[in-house]
Amino acid sequence: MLIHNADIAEIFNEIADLLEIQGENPFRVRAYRNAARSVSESSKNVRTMIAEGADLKTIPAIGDDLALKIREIVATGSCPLLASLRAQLPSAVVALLRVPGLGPKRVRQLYEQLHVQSLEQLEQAAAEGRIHTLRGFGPLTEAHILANLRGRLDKSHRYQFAQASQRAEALLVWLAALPDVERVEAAGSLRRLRDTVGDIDILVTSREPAAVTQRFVAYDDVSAVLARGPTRASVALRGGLQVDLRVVEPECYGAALTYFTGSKAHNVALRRLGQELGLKVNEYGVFRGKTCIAGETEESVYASVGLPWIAPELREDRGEIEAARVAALPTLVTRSDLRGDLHTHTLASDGRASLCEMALAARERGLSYLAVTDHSKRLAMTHGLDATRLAAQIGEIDQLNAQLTGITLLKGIEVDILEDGRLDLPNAVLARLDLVIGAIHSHFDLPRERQTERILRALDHPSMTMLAHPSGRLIGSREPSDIDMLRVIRKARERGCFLELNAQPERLDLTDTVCRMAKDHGVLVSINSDAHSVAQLDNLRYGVNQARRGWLEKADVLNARSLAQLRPLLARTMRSRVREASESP
DNA sequence: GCCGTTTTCGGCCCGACTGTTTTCAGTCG
Repeated sequence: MLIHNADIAEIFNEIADLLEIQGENPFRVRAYRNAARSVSESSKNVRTMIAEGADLKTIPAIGDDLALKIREIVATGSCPLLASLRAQLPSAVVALLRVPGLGPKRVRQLYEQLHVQSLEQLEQAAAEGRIHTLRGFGPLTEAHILANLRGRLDKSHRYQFAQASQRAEALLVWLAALPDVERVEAAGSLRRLRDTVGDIDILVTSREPAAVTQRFVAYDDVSAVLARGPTRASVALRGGLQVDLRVVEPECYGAALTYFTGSKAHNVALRRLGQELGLKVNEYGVFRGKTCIAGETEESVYASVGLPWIAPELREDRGEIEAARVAALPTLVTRSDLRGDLHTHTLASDGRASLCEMALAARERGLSYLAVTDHSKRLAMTHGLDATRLAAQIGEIDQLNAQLTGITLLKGIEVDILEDGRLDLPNAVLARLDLVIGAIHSHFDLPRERQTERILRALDHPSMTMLAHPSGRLIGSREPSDIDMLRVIRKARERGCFLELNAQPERLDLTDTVCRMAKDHGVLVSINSDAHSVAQLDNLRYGVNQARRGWLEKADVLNARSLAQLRPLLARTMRSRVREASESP
């Protein structure tokens, strides 16, 4: 079995869960969790590192012991520590940790005293009234457990950013209408613009916190009040989405916003930095002894630990603090940097607007070029184009370009990458286009090696310009395909191809960490709406969010180039195509 | 178990709320 970083992370996380349930030293537990996160976010594949003789301890949070364990796992496919932990405690119990209200201590009690080791057994025990007999549990806790199980609530469930964002907006308006509210803002992963959010965090400044929490729990969409104190409250909205509210005095705004924006790992790093300077950082401010020295603005909080303000999108403890320290933070790309959109559909396949309507809508949105990239024939259900219809569309676009001002249509195709890596249309017609986007729409579950080879072969096609939504994931409904993205990125670099960051809110594919990997390898990313209608051109903003999380700057983004700058980049790949086409007929 | 411009040992971020307790452990963010 070939071990990848994700496998290592999974093993370390399970070890952490099992150690925690066993009541192990919490710092040891955290060491495993930190290591899991670090390995899964690392752009370096541990198997490759070992093969190349690189030092695993260069990965943050990996020391002598864990480096050894990683080597062992890669060599043998298994981890003796995990095996021995599983022998003491069935690994199924870790599922109990996902139930709201259950942590390691209670899970251990449930297992040891009631022999509960699955969600089904937990529900049965709760229904039979056996849980409230345990010390530390009571009838309320038992009732909550049962309600959470029956409501299928799960601490780890995450929602698409766009959906959570819309619900947050409405709630912010509701809160802002209260006169006692001074400022109200979404924080947490929403403010960090993560592609998925687990819950909504809202920060309010007010002199009357009780009035704020009262209005909060009275919101029409609230289905349950989970907790409610004087400055903090949590509710579940209909459908299960949790919202946490925190109310602070205006003087604490910056400190509270920093704290509530997170991420947790970023906060921990920030507080540690404060500690080294003899400061205490919390949600009320930055303190030297009992004296508050900062906290009204985020800038003041960062300045107190010697840093410039860091954009929320970067706050993941992925090197942003080190970069801030040496004034090397990226200047992140913005929506207004985008000059065009390189992936859109029209009525010719499964789009809902005509060529002309799409062109005018793009112009209205400040874009100066738009690539028309309908599907190819293999996607029959989308009425994909064959060579003849594509040739006809090329003619239409030429005609339209002659009439339009302020916007230029580029001729393209979203061509299917077949199971064996060939493309769905002959090169004769592909070579006439301005760009060719290759995409996978079938066989998402090939083994990693075959899936990767399939993509590498497609990238080797003489007409290939760009790889669309590489992982194929649909947030909440389809898992990403198993692909060695490092090899894909290296091939793209070698071929002069580009990677798409698909901006549809359910795709957001590339992920943030892969964006950063592309940047590190000098592969330009194109932020594409994949619009199937005029309105979906606005998806670009979600793509920009994701790009910012991936540290992308204007220079890293293909479609932040003007048309004049873009054409030679596309033509450069074109020249190599022509040369190769003549070499190999 | 990691880590080090004080440290190779002794630290490891900080606080709110709940439910179950008679003063606080557990969970969560």
